[in-house]
Amino acid sequence: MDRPPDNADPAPETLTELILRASAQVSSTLGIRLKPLGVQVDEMRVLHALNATGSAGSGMSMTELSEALVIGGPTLTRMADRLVSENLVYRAPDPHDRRRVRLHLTDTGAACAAEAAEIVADMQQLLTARFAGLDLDDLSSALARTASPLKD
Amino acid sequence: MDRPPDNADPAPETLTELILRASAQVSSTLGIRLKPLGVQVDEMRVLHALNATGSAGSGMSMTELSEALVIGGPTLTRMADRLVSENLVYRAPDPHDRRRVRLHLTDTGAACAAEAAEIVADMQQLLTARFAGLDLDDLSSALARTASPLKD
DNA sequence: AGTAAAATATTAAAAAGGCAACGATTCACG
DNA sequence: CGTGAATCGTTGCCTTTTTAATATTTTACT
Repeated sequence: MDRPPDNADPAPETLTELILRASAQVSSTLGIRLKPLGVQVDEMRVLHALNATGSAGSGMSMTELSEALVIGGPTLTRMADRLVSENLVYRAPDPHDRRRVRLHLTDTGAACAAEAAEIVADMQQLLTARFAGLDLDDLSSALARTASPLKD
Repeated sequence: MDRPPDNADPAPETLTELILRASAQVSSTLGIRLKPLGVQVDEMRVLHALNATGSAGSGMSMTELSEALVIGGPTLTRMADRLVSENLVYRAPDPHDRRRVRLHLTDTGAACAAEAAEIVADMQQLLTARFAGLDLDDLSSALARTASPLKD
């Protein structure tokens, strides 16, 4: 009797809304799982970025981190303050530019990053299941494109 | 001479990182564009959700909004306070459950939602370009799956 | 019916984030 | 060289979010 089917999507959501919603869910779930480690999601992201430069790496400057992770400068400064006070990270002057500060992992920080990586790996499994049917390489590069400045 | 190619991805990023990064970028860009309207991204999401229920709709309860948008309860309460003070939204008691409060759009709020929708539509174009090559329906449903509780 | 448990929304206090402005350094180029 | 503009990181101040606790209403069970 002219009743629309139960599973009709009333209004197909925009990609914007879907991305924001999915991200909030990922962040929330991840936050809960990282809690025992004593780090929050964005802090974990900083540790991961620093870890990715390799143990012999020369760290990353604040601006590099800010752009790579899409986190505001002042926010990053305060986050670095926290991580330093927890001895997960230390600041070192850039030898080539005295304006710059480079962030490095401490051994404790590297250990923490490793533990966090396991939790992220679990999440990866969970996510790949949700994205079953899509080409993960295509998806990844599309997300990476979306992560670069969209316009102003 | 055994030098890796210049464009080799040093460490393939996790989906977690890619989603968080893409979302931050979307949120940042959208925030700038919504600024002239005087609403922030999550506020716009609330207006959009309320608008989607239709002008004859009975609004949405705080819990419904909280779950649908993946926004914390207290955060939503304060956000509603702001939106009420800006006359974009009003609170009404749920006729069937006196614990519940239902949020409704005012006419001003509906107008604001409509303006915001145009900005989101622009973003949609921008995003679909980035996701060229992927099946948008598949992508959308995968993101929607990711947006529902992941575990715990 | 009566009572313990769960659900709903809010509040207060603490933590985190964002904007504007600042000091320091480097760059561009006349 | 020297000077103005741009870059880099930080800080102060205010807004927003989060966490824990609370009051109220409903549900479930005996």
